[in-house]
Amino acid sequence: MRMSHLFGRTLRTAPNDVEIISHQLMLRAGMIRPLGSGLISLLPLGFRVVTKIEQIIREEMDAIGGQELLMPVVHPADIWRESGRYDQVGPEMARFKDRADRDMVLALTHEEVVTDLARQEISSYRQLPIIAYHIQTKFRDEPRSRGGLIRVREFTMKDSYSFDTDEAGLDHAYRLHWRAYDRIFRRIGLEFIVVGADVGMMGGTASHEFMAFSENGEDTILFCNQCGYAANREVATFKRDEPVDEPLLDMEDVETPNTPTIQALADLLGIPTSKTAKAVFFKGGSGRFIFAVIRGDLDVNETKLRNAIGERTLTPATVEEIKAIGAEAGYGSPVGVRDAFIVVDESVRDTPNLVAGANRPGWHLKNVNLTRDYQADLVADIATVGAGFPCPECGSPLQETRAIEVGNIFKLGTRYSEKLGATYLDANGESHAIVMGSYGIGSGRSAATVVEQRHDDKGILWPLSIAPYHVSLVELPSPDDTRPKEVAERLYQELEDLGVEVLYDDRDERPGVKFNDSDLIGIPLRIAVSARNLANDQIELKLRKSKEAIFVPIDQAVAEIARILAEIAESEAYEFVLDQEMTEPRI
RNA sequence: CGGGGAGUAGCGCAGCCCGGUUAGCGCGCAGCGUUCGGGACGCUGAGGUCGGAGGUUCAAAUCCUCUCUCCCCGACCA
Repeated sequence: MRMSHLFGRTLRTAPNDVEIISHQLMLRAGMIRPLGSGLISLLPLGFRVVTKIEQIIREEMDAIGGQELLMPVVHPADIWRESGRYDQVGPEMARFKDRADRDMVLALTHEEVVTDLARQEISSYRQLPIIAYHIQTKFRDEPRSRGGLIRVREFTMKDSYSFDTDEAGLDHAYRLHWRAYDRIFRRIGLEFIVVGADVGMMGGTASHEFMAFSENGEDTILFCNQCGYAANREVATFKRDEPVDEPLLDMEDVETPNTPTIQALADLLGIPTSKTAKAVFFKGGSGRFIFAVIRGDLDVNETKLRNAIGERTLTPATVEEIKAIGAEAGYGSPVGVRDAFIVVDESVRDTPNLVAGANRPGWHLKNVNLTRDYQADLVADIATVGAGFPCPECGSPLQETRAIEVGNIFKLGTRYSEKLGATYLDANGESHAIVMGSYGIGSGRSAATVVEQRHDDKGILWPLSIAPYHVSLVELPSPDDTRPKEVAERLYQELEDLGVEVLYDDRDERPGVKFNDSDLIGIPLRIAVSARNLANDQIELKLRKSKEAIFVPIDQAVAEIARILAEIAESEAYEFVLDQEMTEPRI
C-alpha cells in the first residue's frame, strides 16, 4: 500500500476528550473514526488488524472442529419471545417494526437463532456433537459506551455454539473452547487470565471470562498466586473465619449520637468494625424490599446478592421505602422490621454479639444475634472480596487487578433447547433436549486491548501476527538524487511479489514525519532508504521495539527482510508461550 | 438514567463575564520557492450555518428559554 493514497491519515494530536490510550492511539494512527456514541468506523489500517484477529480466531475454531456459518443481524421478535428473553432483556435490545408491522429486533447475540437452526437440522444423537460459529455484528444499546473500541454499541463478535447429547459432551466442548481461546489470545499477543464469572443474561450453569490485564479495564479480578484461583469480583469468594464461639450476651440499647457510618460507630464505641452489623437496603426488580445484613468490615456484593435471591435487578432503596418497613437509614437494624426480605451474610451468622442499628436516629443495639433476635429469610455469601482477602482454596492473600474481558464462555445446558424445542432422539428412541454451550470473543475489543497492553510513548507496538502491515518502507526524499526513490520502488515491488505486506511511505514528507508515523502506526519492521546509506549501497532496517538499526547491502535486502520477519514470528511464538501447555480448565 | 464537562475551520484552542468592524490564533490543507535522517521555513490562498430552534435588542458567537449531540464518572457486558 502506498501511503500517499491511504484512506485515513494520522493525527498529530488526539481529540482532547479522548482519554483511554488505545482510543487515542488508534484514532491518531488513522485506524478508527467515530460516527456516533458507541458507533465506530474501522479505516483500512484498523480493519486489517481486526481482520487478522478474526482470521486467527477462524483457524483456532476450525482446529477444534468448528463449522463457520452466518446468521442474520435482524431477527423476528417471535424467536426472542420463545426463549423468554424478549421481555427479560431491557432497553439494550433495539426493537422496531418492519413495513408489515411485524416486531423485529437487532441481534444482541445469537442463541435463539442458532437454537432454531438446531431444532430444524438436528434430530439424532448420531449427528452430535456439533460446534458452529460465526463472526457477526451485534447491537447492544448500552447505557454508556466508552473508550473507543473497548466498549461500543455496535460491535463484531465471534460467537460459537456447541451442541451435545449430555453434560459430559458439554464439558468436552467447553474444554475445547477454553484451549482454543487460550491459543487465540496468546497468538494475538495478549497477557490474560481466565476467571470464574457470573452468567448474567445468558443464563446457564457455569461461565468463565478471559481477562486481559489493563488499568483501563472495567472489571476487577481477584487471583491467587499460590494455587491459581481466579475469579471476577462479581463472583469471587474467600476463606471465611471460623465461627466465633462465645456466649450470647443480652441485647441492650446504647445511645450513639452522630454515628450514621460504621466507622463513626466503631470509633465511638471503641470496637473493631468487625463487631458491628451493617444494613444495606435495595428494592428488587420484583418489587420486594431487600434488607441485606453484613458484618461492618465487609461490603455487600450486588451481583452475588442478586443471584442469591433470584432478582434480575437491584436498585438502592429510597429513604421513604426504608422508613416504610420500619427501618432508619444510617441506623438500620433487622430487629423489628416488617415487609422486608432479610438476607444475612455468613459473616453475621458466624459472629455473635454484634452492634446493629436500633432503627432510631442516634441509637444502636448491642449484642444482636441472628435467630435469637431476628430471623433471616436467607443466609448466603453476599460479601465483596478485596485484595488481601484469604484465597477460598488455599488461604493465601488474594491479588486484585483491573482487566478487560475479551472472551467469555458459558455452559448453557438446556435453557434454550428446552424453550425452543431443540431435541434429539437417543439410541433408545427417546427424546432429549440438546445440551448447549455458548462462547464469544469481541474482535474489535481484542484489537484495542492489544494496544492497551502494547504501546510506548511513540505509538503502538503491534505483534507481527496482527500488525496491519509487516514492514513499513520509508523512502527519504533527496533533492538531487533519484536513487532512493528508485531503490524504494524496486524494493516495494520485490517485497510485494514475495507476499510481504508493505506499507510504502512514498509521500513527499520530511524524514521526521515519516518516521513518526511509522512508529505511531506500530509496524514491526521499518526499512529506510536514503541517499546517505545508498552511498554505501546499504539500506537500514530497524525493529519497532528496539532502538538500534542495522544496515544491510541492497542486494541482500529482500532476503534479510524475509529472514528477520521469520525471526520475529518465531520469537513471538516463544514470547507468547505458544509451545507451552495451556492454562488448565478448572471446571 | 443520575452526577460532571464540552460544542467556534479537519485537529487543538482564544473570543463569551462586560452584546458593537470583515470572528481570530497554532497545526493541518492547496499553490510557488527554499529545505531534506526524527513532526522545517517564507510568501500566497482556500476553508466557518459560532451544534440547532426560538426570543430579547438598532445590533447576538456573546444575554434568555428550549432542544440536540459528544466526552468523563457511577448502575450493564464481547
